[in-house]
Amino acid sequence: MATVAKTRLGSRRRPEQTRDAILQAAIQEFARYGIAGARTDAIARAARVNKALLYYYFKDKQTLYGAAMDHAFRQLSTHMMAVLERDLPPGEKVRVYVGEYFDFIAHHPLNRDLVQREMMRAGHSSAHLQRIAKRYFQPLFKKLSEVIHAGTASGEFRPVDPVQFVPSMVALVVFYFTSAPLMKTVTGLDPLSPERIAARRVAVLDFVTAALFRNANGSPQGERR
Amino acid sequence: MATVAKTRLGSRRRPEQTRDAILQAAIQEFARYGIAGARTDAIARAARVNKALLYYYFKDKQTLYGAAMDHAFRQLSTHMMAVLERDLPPGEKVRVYVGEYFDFIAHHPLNRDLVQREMMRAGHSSAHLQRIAKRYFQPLFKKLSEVIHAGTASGEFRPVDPVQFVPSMVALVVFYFTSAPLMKTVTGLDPLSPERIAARRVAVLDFVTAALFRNANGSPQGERR
DNA sequence: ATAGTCTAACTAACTGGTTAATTAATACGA
DNA sequence: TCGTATTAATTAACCAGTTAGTTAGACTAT
Repeated sequence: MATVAKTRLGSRRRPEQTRDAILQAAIQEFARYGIAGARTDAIARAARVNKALLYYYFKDKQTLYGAAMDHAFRQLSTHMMAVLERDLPPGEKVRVYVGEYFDFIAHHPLNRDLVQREMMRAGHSSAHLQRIAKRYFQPLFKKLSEVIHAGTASGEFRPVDPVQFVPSMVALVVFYFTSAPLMKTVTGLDPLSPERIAARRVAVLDFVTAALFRNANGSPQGERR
Repeated sequence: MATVAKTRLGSRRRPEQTRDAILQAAIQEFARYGIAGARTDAIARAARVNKALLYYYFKDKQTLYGAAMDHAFRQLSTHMMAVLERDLPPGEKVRVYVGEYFDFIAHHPLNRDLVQREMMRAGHSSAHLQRIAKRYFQPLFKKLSEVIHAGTASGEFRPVDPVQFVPSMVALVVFYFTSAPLMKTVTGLDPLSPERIAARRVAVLDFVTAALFRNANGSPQGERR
């Protein structure tokens, strides 16, 4: 309903564009309602194509879901991988990484929801997650682990275990947004206002800094109010 | 399928017990598949009653979902509230709270999934969450905020904002379990083995301690390996 | 006998997926 | 350059299986 072209797509003969329209619509629908809640009719309507066209481009709902998944994960992965390629000392790199990751998550709510939904679904072992984890998260995790090991080896970091640290970092970034609707009701404040999001960014960086560095430099105050 | 009585419930004339069997089955089904993915037939089968009985005790699927929700949240809320009632200095109280919360989450996977699923759904404003937030989270959050303020006032804590700190703490505890299936594929290790869970507990407490206390006492090493 | 508890069987609506036909662009031979 | 065959892209209408919810009646303890 949001990011859809206005031109009548019915007879435009633009396969690439059509396929993409379907994919975008699917991403939105799957992120909002999950794979079980998503309606193929709704996807078709949002993409402004006939439903049969979904099945012309994608084998079935599962395959379409997989494609949406791949799109989202690749987008995230390539973006974050690029950050890790930069030539920076470990401390700086982690801080920049967390900041960039935060910004990405803040600006890509659909992506965020899609990933999180899939994680929950995966408790009962999903073929999608298996593929995605290996292809996109494995390299990211490996590189990130190297950075952390370098930091601990040089004595800049505390002796942290990446297997613990990485999920902690992701948690701090992601969970705030997940819990935003609840926190809005509880506190009365809107956690998604630009100011509050900026405050969260600072808080996360401080939190991570305090937990990671041997002598917490940077902003030594922890989370601010 | 798992925690269901074996006796034929069909004609047992035990309304309390029957209602509870339905509720337990519903909790399991909703936690596993979400409200959209949950099947009323499956719930009835798991509770070993006829499907019509669901509608005898609960108006419709939504209402049953609401009841499951209430059950889960109340359970969590009462347990954690009791911890906050204990007479302890702020620092100890926060540490005990985090530990207890971790243990609860570790031992109640259904509860955990249910809460998290509802948070995701709530992005598009759920009546359930509204009620639940007010009734169960509001008091918890208020009391926790008071503890934190006391700690900062006495100088024991850094000047942290509860609106930032509380979600951070919850994130560290909850997200590890959510991401477990993915991390298992990425690292090859099982994050849910008793030893790894114990390690996570230590890591979370260290992480929180490092970020919260002015001079990080307790275990000063951050996350261990 | 009657109120409360429970079931077998049913229905109406929904939903993923299919089919057969249509349209538009392209290629190509005369 | 014009008509025609070919192919890709798209649609309207449909179908079969599923699913939430209902109905009418049966059982049982008091």
